[in-house]
Amino acid sequence: MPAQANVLAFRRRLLRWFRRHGRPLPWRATRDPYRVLVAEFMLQQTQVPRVLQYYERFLRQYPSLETLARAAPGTVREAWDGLGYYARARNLRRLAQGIVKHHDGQVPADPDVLVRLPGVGPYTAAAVATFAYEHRVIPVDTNIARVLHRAFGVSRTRTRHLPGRVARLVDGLLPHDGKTTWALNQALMDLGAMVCTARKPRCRECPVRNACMRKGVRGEE
DNA sequence: TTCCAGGTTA
DNA sequence: TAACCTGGAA
Repeated sequence: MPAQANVLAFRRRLLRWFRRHGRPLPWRATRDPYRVLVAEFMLQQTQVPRVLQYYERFLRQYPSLETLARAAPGTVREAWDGLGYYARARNLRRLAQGIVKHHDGQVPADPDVLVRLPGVGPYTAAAVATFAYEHRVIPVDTNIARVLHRAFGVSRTRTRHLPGRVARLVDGLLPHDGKTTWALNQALMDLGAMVCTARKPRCRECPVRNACMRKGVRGEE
């Protein structure tokens, strides 16, 4: 287990880097749970540049949970055309209907409730909880799993309930204030997408290389 | 031209 | 654990 001082240095450096280099994505300018939800659905299996071509247009067509819930399945599928994985479009519409019907039109904030909605797995549940509601949870997608694995040597597990070792690390890593937690999670995403990439990680330009377990590992610069 | 990445579901 | 899709890397 890494020393807590190391974990805190990692956090501080990552947040500082994020303030300067974080991507100004449209779904980061809002806390509207519906808009966050749409973004997270589109971002499942799909890279940011392509989602950018669809996100605003989709929201113009379906500006609210209610409009989406009332839409015909065919038109939603059309709005999704080109994004692939069309089950996501079907699930998103069903999810909107479910929330209107069973949750008083309010997107739940609790990951354990979110995960029961169609198309919402452990990742999306945590993403909505933290990116819309600033909850102190970590949305472990493959990027974040890879970053934590490389930096701290924890397993790459992607289950809803993290194994104890990972849970303790994450607890030490997450700030106690919601806004900073939000920023740290976004920062971890950007680090995984821009620096700590699956292939050819850019270790030389990594803001947390000094706090990383793998500094100097062969094949990673 | 083949290979890889990427959440959720069945 | 395979299937779902597509763009981009190798």
